[in-house]
Amino acid sequence: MSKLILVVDDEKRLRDLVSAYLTEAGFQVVTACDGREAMFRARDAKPDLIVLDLMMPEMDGYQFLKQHRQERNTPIIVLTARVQENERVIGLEFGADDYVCKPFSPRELTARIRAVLRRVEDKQRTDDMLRASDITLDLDRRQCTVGANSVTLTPSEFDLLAALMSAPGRPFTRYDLLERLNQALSDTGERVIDTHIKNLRAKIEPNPSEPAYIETVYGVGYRFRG
Amino acid sequence: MSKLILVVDDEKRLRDLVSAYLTEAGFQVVTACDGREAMFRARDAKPDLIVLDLMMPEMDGYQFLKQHRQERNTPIIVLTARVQENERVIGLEFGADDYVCKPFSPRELTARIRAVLRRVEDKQRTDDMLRASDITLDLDRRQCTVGANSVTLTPSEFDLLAALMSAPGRPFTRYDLLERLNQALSDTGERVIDTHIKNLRAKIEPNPSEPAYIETVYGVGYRFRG
DNA sequence: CACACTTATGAAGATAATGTGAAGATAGCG
DNA sequence: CGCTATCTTCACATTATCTTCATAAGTGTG
Repeated sequence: MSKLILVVDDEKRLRDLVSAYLTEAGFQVVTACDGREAMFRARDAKPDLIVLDLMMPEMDGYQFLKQHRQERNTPIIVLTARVQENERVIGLEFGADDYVCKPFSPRELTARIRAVLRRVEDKQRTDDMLRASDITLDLDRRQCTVGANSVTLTPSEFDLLAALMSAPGRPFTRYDLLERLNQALSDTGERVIDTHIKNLRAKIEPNPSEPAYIETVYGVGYRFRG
Repeated sequence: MSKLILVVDDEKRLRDLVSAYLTEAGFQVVTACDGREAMFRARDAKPDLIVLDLMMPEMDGYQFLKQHRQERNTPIIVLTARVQENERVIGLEFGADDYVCKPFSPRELTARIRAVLRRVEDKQRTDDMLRASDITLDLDRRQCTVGANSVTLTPSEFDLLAALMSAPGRPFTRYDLLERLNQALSDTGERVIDTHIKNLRAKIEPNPSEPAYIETVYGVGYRFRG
């Protein structure tokens, strides 16, 4: 099964070169010349890996990275022009999986691609999923599925549900749950949780007034039915 | 509650990168450059998790692993240079909890760390249970089971029953029991207990008028039949 | 068996916890 | 900067639990 690579760079010469070489190496390739186009390509082609130049007009690499990560968890190899430690770190912190410095040899690039793909395959064995009843949480992609339907949760809602599902049957106090939301615990009242739970229930419960998944434990907090 | 990670690697560059990234991700970090130093750090800092490079001078990863395991059971993630199956297996056999192959992305590392920490926490949650006759109290989940049926108790009822079951056969005065309910002892009359006991009996006794579990000790209080 | 005292019980009022909708604040994005 | 989604706050409705109380029933003692 041949892998699909998305190459994002504003220089046509480079796109063609890389493209030719990767095709030769047995990959399928699609290209994009800026971040905007890349978003489209990534959405419909769903590549297995993305090679991304950080320096681009229109929408630069960082923006693309950040935005793309909200949708998918495609491994990304960053092309960084300067060999500065700085940029590498930044690239990696933005969520890249590896980087290659320009100028680079096509051989090196394919080697890295293969390495990253292998790693990712490994990882998928241990992919972070929470399942309980007929709810599935994909912790990496931050996606939630109830039965057959995919449900869109806000960040807080997702984190809450993840916390509850991490230990089905165990009740969490509102304070416990607050901590999960704000790593640096804010001074927000505990009742925020109530509201989030309400909204969560509205999204995942067939009948919110009689919760099947998220039970309230009077005087304690909430728990995921286990 | 932020977790403390010990990063052991001989390459300063890598230590700094990982360190920066983990800090960013909300962990606290201490580092060591070889096995010898790692032993010291592990002893006094008592990290929640250790990231360990297997290839090091002075005292290599295997030695450290082995020696450290004799003292503590800290979860360990191994950094392994080559992608050889060999080394993975060895690492795991030595007692590592997971491995990450170099070169790795910080994202992957933090994901693994979170996964391992979560696993370990789950394990540590060794639910303490109170059992007597055919009643079970799960103190963590605050669940009560009588025979095969799960019974829903109010906070007071649960705490009362937990108190009684903590010392089957021993009678508790109403005052004793009141203290269990209101840490800051309120001025509520001792008769409240009677009512709670009544409600409790209604929930757990097959025949409340002839209590099989909660006996009343005339002139003293109540006790759980032991 | 009468008496003083303790406990059981049911009902009702008081209190506290949670549900809910709407509106104000905030943050992220274009 | 304005827009939107999200987060937060708040007031009020609703419910669960707690507490009180009056009365009935039970217990031990002389």
